[in-house]
Amino acid sequence: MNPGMSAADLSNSIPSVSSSSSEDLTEKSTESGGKPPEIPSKGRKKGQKRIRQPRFAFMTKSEIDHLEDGYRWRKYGQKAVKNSPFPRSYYRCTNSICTVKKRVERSSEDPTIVITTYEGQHCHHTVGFPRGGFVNHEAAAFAGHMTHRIPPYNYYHQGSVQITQENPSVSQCRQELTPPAEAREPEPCVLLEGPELPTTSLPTDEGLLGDIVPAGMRNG
DNA sequence: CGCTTTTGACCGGCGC
DNA sequence: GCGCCGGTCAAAAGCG
Repeated sequence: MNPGMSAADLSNSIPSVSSSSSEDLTEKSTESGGKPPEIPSKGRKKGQKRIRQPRFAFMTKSEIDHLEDGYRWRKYGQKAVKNSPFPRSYYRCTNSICTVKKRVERSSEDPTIVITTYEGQHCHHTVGFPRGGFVNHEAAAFAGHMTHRIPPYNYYHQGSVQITQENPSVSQCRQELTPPAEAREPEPCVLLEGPELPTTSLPTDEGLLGDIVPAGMRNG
């Protein structure tokens, strides 16, 4: 990745959609990995084509890195990334049949902001309320969109935005993410990273949602 | 005892 | 062609 992932850039990237550069990383990640060549049949296939998984990222104002979203995640890696003093954590759904992955990193500018990137779609139900019972409802909502139709109760009118945070004052999140002295526009807290997303204009809720959730799934 | 987390090493892709 | 970087795996350790 490059100097395009910093929080400062993040703010800029949010309104529009993430570029394809970061997307490539995800793609390759689906198969690449450090494993002895002597054990090719461990799950990674060299010749296998990288499958483009729908991805979306959203920011959460929270002190907790790993927000509950109704699913159980197992951490499988952690890496220090450039342009950020905070390490990035990699999680995978504990459900063996589910290939959803999640990346969690803190904003280098606002340590209180956690950037969560989901990749893939859940193919199973949530597990309920694991660990203490606190569930990040917005995250759960997003996660829920993956498999079920749930009321978009927390969506912004821009249709592309969803903000997640523990505090009820959602608008605050926007302010937090808005550069103090920069061109301030209504900036969504959600990044959608898909194979082909419109870059010239903000996608509609249909467009964005469509990238996240199959039409058949979300249609009520 | 089983599951989760931690940590280091390795691989592949991309940029220069 | 080389180096950098991100992403993943696997073994070991820790915890419930």
